[in-house]
Amino acid sequence: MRSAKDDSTTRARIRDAAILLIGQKGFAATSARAVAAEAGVSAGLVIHHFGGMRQLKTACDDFIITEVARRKTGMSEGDVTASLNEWYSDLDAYQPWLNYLSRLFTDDSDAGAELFDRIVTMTAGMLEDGVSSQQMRPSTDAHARALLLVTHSLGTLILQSHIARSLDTARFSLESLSRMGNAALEIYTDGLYVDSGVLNASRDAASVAHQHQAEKGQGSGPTL
Amino acid sequence: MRSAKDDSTTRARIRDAAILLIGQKGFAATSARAVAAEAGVSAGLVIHHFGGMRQLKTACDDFIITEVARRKTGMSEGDVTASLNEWYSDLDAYQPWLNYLSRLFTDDSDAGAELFDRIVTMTAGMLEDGVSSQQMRPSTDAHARALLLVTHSLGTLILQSHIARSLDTARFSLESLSRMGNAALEIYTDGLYVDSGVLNASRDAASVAHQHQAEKGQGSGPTL
DNA sequence: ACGATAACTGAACGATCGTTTAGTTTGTTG
DNA sequence: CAACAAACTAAACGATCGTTCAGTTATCGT
Repeated sequence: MRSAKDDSTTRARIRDAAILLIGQKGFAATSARAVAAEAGVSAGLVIHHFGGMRQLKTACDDFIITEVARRKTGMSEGDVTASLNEWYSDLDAYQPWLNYLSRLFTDDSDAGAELFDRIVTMTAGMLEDGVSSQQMRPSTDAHARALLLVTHSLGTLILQSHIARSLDTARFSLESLSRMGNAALEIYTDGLYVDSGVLNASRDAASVAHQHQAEKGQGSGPTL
Repeated sequence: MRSAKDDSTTRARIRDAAILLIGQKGFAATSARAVAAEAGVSAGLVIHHFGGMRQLKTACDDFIITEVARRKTGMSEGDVTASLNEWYSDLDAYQPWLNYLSRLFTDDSDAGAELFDRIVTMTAGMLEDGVSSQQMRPSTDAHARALLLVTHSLGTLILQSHIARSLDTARFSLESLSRMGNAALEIYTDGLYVDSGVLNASRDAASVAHQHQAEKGQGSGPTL
C-alpha cells in the first residue's frame, strides 16, 4: 500500500518529517530544529543534507508534486485526479501529503502555481471529452468551467478541517467524502435551481455592461 | 465608500497594518517590527496597544469578523454573504480584508471555525428558503449541500490568486468574478451531466457498503 | 500653568532562528 | 588495518524574534 519511493535513508526521513510539520503548521512556523527533532537527528544534519531551509522546502515541493503526478498501475503518467483518489483511499498513510498539498496552494509558491495550472489543463481536457462523448453539457466558457471545478475540488481539500468539524467526522473520513461527493453529484446532475431565472438575470445584468456592480453581485446570490 | 469604523487612531492604524501584512504573508511570517514599520510607529508601541502579538492577532480576527457580519443599510445584521458582495464591489479598498479572511480559514483558528460554521448555518437557511419557495431543488442531505456550497464559495476566495493568474486578470477583478459566477450559475441551473448515470452509479456503489473504497473514489470522477 | 495620564521612542533582554564550524563516528575501499 | 569520504553531532555565531523598560513627548482636566 506504500509508495515505491519508501526509502528509509536519513535524508528521506528528514524530508518526510518536514512534509509532516509543514503540512501541519505551515512553512513559516516550521523550524529546522523541529524538523530535526521529528526526524530524530541534529539540526545541523538537516542543513547538511539539503543546504538550507529554503532548499528543503523546494525538495518537499518537488517530492509531493512528483508523487501527485505518479500512478503505480497503468494509467497515463500525469493523472493528478487519479493520484488524489488513490490518496483518498488510504487516508491515514497519505494525510500528511494531503496537508502539505493544501499548503502548496495557499502560500502561493511557484510550484503550487504550476501544479494548479496543470490540474486545470487536465480538467479542461476531461470536460472536453465529456462534452464530445455527450455525457456532459457544453459551457459558454470552457476555461472558466474547468477552473471552477478545480477550485471546488481543491476547496474541499483545503477546507477539510472545517468540513470534518461541520460533519462531525475525522478529516478525510469516508463518511465525509461520501456525503460531500453525493451532494456535489446531485448538483452536477440536476442543478440547484429549478429554472433558469437566476442565470438569465445574471446574463441580462452582464449585458447592460455593469452599470451598477453591486446589482450583479447581489444577483449572483448563493454563488457568493 | 469606506466603513464607519474608519477611525484614524494610532491603534487602528496598527491594526490595519497587521491585517494588511498578515493577509499578505500569514501570521507566522509577520513580525511586530514589520507591523510597526507599516504603521509608521515603533515596535514597542504595537505591544503597548495590544499587549502582545497573539492579542493583536485576535484583535484583527475580531475586527474582521465584526466587519464581515456588518451591513450599513437595512438588511439583517448577520448577513455575511451580503457583506462579501459589498466587499467584492469595492475591491481595491477591501482587498486586504479579503486576504485576511482567506488566512482565517486556512490557519484553523477558533475564530475562523466559528465564522465558517455561521456561514454554513446561514447558507442552510437560504437553501431552505429556496426549496420552500420552489426556486431550488431539494437535496437528500441538506447539511452536506450547504457545506458544499460554502466550500465552493470560500474556495474561490482562498484560491483567488490562482484564479486570477489562470484567467490573466487581477485578483478579484470584475472580469474574473463575472466569468466564474456565470460558470457556476450554468452548473447550478442546468447541471454538468446530461443524465443521472454517474449519480446513480455512485449511489449504487455506496449501497454496496463500500467493499472497495477505491471504486467509490474512482466513481466520483471529476468530483475529486 | 501644572501635575497626571496616556502615547510613544530607542535601547536593551533573553529566546530562538538559520547556518557554520570543528570534531567525532561510521562505512567503504585499498 | 590504514586511509579516505561521508554521515553525523554539539557548540557556537550573528540575526531576528517578542517583549520589557527607562525615559521622553504629547494630551488634558483643573
